Amino acid sequence: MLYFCAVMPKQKVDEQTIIIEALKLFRKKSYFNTSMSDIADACGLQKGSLYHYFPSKEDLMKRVIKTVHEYFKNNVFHHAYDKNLPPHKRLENLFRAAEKVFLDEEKGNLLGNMGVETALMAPEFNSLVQRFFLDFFHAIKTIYQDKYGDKIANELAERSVAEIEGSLMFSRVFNDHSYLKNTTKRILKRIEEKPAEAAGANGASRATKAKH
Amino acid sequence: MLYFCAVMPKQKVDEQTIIIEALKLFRKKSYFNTSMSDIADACGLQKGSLYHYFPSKEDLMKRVIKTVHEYFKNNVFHHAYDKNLPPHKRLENLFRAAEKVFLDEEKGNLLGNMGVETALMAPEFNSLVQRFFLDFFHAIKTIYQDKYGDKIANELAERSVAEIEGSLMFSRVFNDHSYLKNTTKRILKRIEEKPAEAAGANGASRATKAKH
DNA sequence: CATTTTACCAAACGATTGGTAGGGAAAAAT
DNA sequence: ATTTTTCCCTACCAATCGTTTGGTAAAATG
Repeated sequence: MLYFCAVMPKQKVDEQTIIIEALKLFRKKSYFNTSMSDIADACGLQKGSLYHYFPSKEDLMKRVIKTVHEYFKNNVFHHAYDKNLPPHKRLENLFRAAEKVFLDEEKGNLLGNMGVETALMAPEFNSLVQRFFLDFFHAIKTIYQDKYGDKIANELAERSVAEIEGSLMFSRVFNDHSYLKNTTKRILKRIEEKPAEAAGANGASRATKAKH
Repeated sequence: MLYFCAVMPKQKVDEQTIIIEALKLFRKKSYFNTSMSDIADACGLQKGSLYHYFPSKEDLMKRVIKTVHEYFKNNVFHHAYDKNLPPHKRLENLFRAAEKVFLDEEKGNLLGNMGVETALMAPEFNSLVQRFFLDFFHAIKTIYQDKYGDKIANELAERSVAEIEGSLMFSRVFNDHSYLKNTTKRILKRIEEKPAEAAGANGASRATKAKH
């Protein structure tokens, strides 16, 4: 990167910029296939300079995950807790926001990928990934609880999030957004149409509880 | 590895053994985080010796994917085409076989992981992953077609596979098999209970077609 | 028997990895 | 005006990566 002005700016990038650039790369190429050089290049820095902001690659990744989690809390999950709106409207708003993030090339579905990629192989990230999905569950469950009992709401939440994550994978694999979009549309229809009846409450349901 | 007999056997391992050992490692640690040394160690070989069997790591991975795909065809998907049994029985058999493979530490859900991990970052594997899921879709769709029309069968198939893959991810992330087991149980109940009515056929449904 | 092929090992290849050290220049603080 | 801190560079480290090499003992071939 060249600067033609007489004085170089002191600070070329800030912490947030590095996190965002790292996020983009981690999403696109996965954690293990992204090098610190790659991230530095994307920021217009030298690799060594990254260590001024982050003590290690692992630490950077944790910051990235937390940033995404926080983003989802503030821009997606929060729709679930807007008590002024009816359940189906809250779900619709949440899905609309989720789609925007999930199908966005920039932000993308880092956590979904991480969930699979790092579940067993990189236990240092596992608890962060768990926390994200527990928040996801809780948000959807809260919406369903307005219409159904606690148990059914819990089941429906797990099921809905599973459907979303699965179809999101297909959207990626087949490079076709309609998988996710059809899924959210279907889930929305479910809550709009069915007033009382819900998923067959199979006896073996257990509460979604953190184990970590 | 030590041999106490007087003569060392000529061949320590065969191609299939290497593929299985590689599969176990790829599943456990992902493709990029598994080195040729790791695989060689698991086989009791030197890493250079692997190149006697496979021209490259990428090629080995492709063989692994094809092996898993073939295994699913012969041991899981084939239940869908057993025309002597009623639909719900075929689905039950298929799920039972799938659970055994998915939740088995040895074989595991390589393709599900690969689907996410390599969708964009490792395009060399993408078409293989696509083919696997198209076969998965087709198997489930064939079962539903016995009860529902083509369009609804297609929708239900995509939805079921998405639910399975999503809950499978949760089973991994939370180290809890019940996510997947509850999902298969729920899907089975769906086909047993509902004779005619099915998913709300939202107009925007498109056929599952290969794009690659 | 001689010869070739198979199945492996030990060692090394260049490239790349995450990470460190030291220095310099600009900005901020004193 | 001087010192300190912030920010980023170049250069380097040991380790590891996927891959290639030269070679060898055993088996297969003729």
